[in-house]
Amino acid sequence: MNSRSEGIETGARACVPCCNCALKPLCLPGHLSAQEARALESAVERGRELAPGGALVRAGASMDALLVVRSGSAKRFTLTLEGTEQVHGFVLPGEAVGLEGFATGRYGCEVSALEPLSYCRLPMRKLEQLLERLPGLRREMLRLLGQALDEALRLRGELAEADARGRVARFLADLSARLARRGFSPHEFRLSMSRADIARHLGLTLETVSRAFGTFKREGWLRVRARDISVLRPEALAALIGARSCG
Amino acid sequence: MNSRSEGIETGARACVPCCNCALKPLCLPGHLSAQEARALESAVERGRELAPGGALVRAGASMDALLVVRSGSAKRFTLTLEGTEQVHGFVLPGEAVGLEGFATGRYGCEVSALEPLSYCRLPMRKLEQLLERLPGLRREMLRLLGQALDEALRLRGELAEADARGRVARFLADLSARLARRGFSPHEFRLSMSRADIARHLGLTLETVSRAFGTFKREGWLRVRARDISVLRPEALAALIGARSCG
DNA sequence: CGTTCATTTGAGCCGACTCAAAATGGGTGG
DNA sequence: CCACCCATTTTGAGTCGGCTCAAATGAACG
Repeated sequence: MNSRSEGIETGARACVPCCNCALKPLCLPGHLSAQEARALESAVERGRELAPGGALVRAGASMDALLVVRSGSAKRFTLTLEGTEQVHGFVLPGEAVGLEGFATGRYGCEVSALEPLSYCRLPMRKLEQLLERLPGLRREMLRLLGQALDEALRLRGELAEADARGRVARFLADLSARLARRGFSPHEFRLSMSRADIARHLGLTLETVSRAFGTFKREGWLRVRARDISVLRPEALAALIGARSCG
Repeated sequence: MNSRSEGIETGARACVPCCNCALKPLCLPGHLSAQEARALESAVERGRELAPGGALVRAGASMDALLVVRSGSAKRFTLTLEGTEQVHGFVLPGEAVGLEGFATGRYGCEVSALEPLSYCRLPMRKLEQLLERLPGLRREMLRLLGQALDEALRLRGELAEADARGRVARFLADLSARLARRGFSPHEFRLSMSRADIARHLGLTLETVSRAFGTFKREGWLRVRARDISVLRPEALAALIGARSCG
């Protein structure tokens, strides 16, 4: 698997059906029975594409479908009144997008592609029909939302507790783990987002993020060349994170 | 309505049925048809009580029911490895508890009462049965989770952007608005949580929180006597919040 | 090879933290 | 009712991490 890219090389662009999709265990059909997965599959529009910078969803737009990224990566953010971006996180293949839209029926965040991106689309109307007759999908949707909530809480906790290096370490460790789950190398990867994006995500300035990378490099924990990252000592990063919440 | 207490005086202790409950519009039956609400009501165990400090749910415990606070208030938190509390937020009447448990089937946070508290309980088994036949409840559950997610994202963004006073101002404004929605005065209320709890929630120290209160008092925006708060100039607090995310 | 943008590095400053002590308030028992 | 005790909150002084402003370096693309 290509270690320099992040999600582009999954071969998913070629409209693989859900049952053969490499992301299946990470995606909605992951915990469904074969029969339920088939029903879901027939309702999903696959193989949609987007150029870098393109908007997957726009804040305030009506939530007319559930979207899942298939390859590539994206940035979730909202625009503040000052016009700056508040970066909520980054989306990897197999992850759903815009779930906060269930609150009001309108998306709460912008999501835009950081790389050439492909995604699947499940219209809300069909989702509701499927929920009517697929108990597994009902459970899966609750699980998905619960997971998103759990993750958001965890991130919030991290911001409240960790210092700059701790946040960056956690960001890297988290990304590494998520890439690993998708079959990419957890040790060598290329960041698809800028330092500024990382900074806005972590509540830091881009200079501080850069300095944290510099420290990790100097300590021999990381090799950094622009956006290419090699994790040499994951334990060292993990040790820095500390303050892990239990449960 | 008693302005000195926060949720104690709703009269909800007396096991009011959902259809007459003052919290109905804030609670699960809020958007259901009368028929659906009746079906839900028959599955809900009402009028359970808890003493201050008592645990509503424990992190790691199996999520066997959906709980909604009916009167009183609670604190959501996780314990870090160092033994400190990471405070995720505070629960007011009409708010559900432990939704992040849907992720794994086990609760992710501790929730403990800050005051004498009463709550309602909907066993998971019954919830699943109801979801099978109540489309409105399906939508409502997704809405509930979406809302919790949206709120968590918003809070995370705030931590990343705002300084100490901005965070405290936002905390007060948020609490004030939530109390108002429950029929309490948004201008006069008594905090059920300590400065330390607020601080851990906002990623600050208790001294810094206290100083923020001091500043607001000195500016004439607030009257503060221990935990009794009078909001004299809500606009001033709102102005301090700034950086509001749109959407 | 030059332009442009992203990233790194440096110097100085400010806000929030730490440590420490005083004050306030609530609750208890005499 | 008052005196006392305890926990909580407020206030003060000094330090440090991360921010701001600014310049240099490096990478990507035509």
